[in-house]
Amino acid sequence: MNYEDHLNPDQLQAVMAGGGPILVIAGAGSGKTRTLTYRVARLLDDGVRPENILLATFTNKAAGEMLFRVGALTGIDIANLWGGTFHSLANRVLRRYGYVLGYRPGYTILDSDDTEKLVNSCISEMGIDRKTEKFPRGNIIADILGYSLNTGQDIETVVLKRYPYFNYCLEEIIKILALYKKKKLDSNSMDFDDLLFNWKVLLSSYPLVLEEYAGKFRHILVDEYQDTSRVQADIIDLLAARHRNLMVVGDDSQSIYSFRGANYDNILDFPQRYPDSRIIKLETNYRSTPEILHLANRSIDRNERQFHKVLRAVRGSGPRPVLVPAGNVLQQASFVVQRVIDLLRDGLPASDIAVLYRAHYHSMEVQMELARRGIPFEIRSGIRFFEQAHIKDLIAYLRIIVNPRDESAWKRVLGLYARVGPKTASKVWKHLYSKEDPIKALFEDGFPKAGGKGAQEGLTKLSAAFRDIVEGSEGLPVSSLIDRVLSNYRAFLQHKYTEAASREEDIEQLKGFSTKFSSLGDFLSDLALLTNTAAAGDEASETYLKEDRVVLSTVHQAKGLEWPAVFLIWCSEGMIPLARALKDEDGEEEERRLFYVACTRAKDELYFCYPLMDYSRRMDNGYLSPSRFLEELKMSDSRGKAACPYERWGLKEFEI
DNA sequence: ATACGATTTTTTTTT
DNA sequence: AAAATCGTAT
Repeated sequence: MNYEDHLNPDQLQAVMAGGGPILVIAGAGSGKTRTLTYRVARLLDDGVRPENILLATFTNKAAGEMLFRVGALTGIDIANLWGGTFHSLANRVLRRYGYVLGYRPGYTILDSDDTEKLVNSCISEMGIDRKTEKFPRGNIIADILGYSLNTGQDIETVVLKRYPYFNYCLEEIIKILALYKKKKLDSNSMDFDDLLFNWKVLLSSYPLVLEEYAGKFRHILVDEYQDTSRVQADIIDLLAARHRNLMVVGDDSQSIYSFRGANYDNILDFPQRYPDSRIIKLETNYRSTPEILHLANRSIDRNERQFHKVLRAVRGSGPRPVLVPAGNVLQQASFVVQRVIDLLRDGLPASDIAVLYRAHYHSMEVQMELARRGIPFEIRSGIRFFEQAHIKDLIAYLRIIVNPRDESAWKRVLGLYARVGPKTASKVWKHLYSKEDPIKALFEDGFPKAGGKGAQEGLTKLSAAFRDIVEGSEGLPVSSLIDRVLSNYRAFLQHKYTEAASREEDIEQLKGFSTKFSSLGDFLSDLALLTNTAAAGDEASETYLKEDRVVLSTVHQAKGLEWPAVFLIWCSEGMIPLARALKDEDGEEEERRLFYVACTRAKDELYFCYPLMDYSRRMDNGYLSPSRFLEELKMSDSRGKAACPYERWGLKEFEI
């Protein structure tokens, strides 16, 4: 292959560079994915075997797409190349060596919802009543633990720094976390953070495991390095110690995940940690017009801590970005949708347009307006397909089959039956847990008496349901198991939900998705790690992504994507930057990076909107001011006076 | 005492 | 949309 024809000189340098540690600082739209893809292809071309390469990416989808292209470029079978998120890679290692740490092979992966519920049950088991006592919710406590694990700080420090108002109950929090840890081990389950942490433990405390993997991976490539946590960086350092062929790619200006422990210093300090490293900068932007790039450069220039870089535009001039103040939230939505209609009329496909926002619930009004005007759209935020209650209910039955001691799955299933609430579920779980085989215990004569009197009927039904599902189920494909569960779950579904039919369709979709898995365990762990609406729809129905829809997404989920026209809504002070996020130490700079990520998604047209009034939250008097990130652009920067990089549109009919 | 249904309040970002 | 709250039913 002739690499020169497909790459610019900087990209070529990164692709052709030999071994050793390399840091690639890749600005937005500079062809980062392309560079990584070609480098993997180049390595394979040069005879590196697929099984000796590790590619860590931010989403499994990104890995899949990159590897698909590598396969197409080289014609080499890349099935043995390890690619995916840190979490899925960890899962791959732990399915094999988890037993070393005391896990059995069918361990469950707890998602954030399971985690929160399990912590909540720890809280109530400790006899703490959250109604009478002001006490953090389960998700907060889980956050504290996750942050602690990911950053290597102890619980005390995390509470003091991030949740000082809960410092008074630090002791209880620590006790709860100890109980939570025990529960996880007893129920053979790991949460997202355990996956990472346990991988690291395997590598750092078990020399034979380290030797195997550090020996295996001759070339390691890490994408989105700016968003890796301390633990993730440690894992990479351990794996790369042997061959030292490590390429990390990232853009410090786009680090937006500090809330989940991403460590900005990983990328800033890389040259110090690897003194022999080379730094390659990709500063040519192929995506956006000079007008959009100029605005983005001006904005990010206000951040102190960063690698200095200036994105050069190669594209021709386009319209200036536009600021549109609207009277209120509804007017903001109707402006956006009206403008979308104009663009569609001009011939732009709907899939070339995105509406971005800081938080899921910001999309409500735009959603309603798009629906009202009959414009097809796709929401990439909010509850994901696999996180919907009915999907999780169904999966809980399957989880029990794979891991009969899965406490959160049992409690979820128990709660589906009449007159079984949290208390009864807890009581019955204790009964089941004491048995050798919890599923068999369901069929014992006395089982329905494990709860109170009221719950007997429900528990009898549960027992019958499981008999129906499990009997002669050995060797059945996953889809048949789903059928069996569904026929027992259907009555509940129809009783509880008015839109039972559409929920049952979701389950049919899940069944379709399940056919590509040969084992129930693989199916379940993929579900836990691949919780993305688009991915689910994509996998389940071929037509999903091909359809022409306007995309609604959080800025976080828009990372790495691009659209000809981008609307950023709710650009008001308090929303971007989000007031709560400013309380963090580097809050403002991270919020500015988020703003930067949003701006650099746009290729041709960029619109900022904000409502002047918001009745719903009457903070102050209901008036909102434009985001500081917009206001500061009007002012002259460090290099002196400059014209405002955006224009302002007044909406006549919206003036107040 | 517990479960459940109706009503009100709140909502950061994700593997 | 989900969680918290409150009153009623079991």
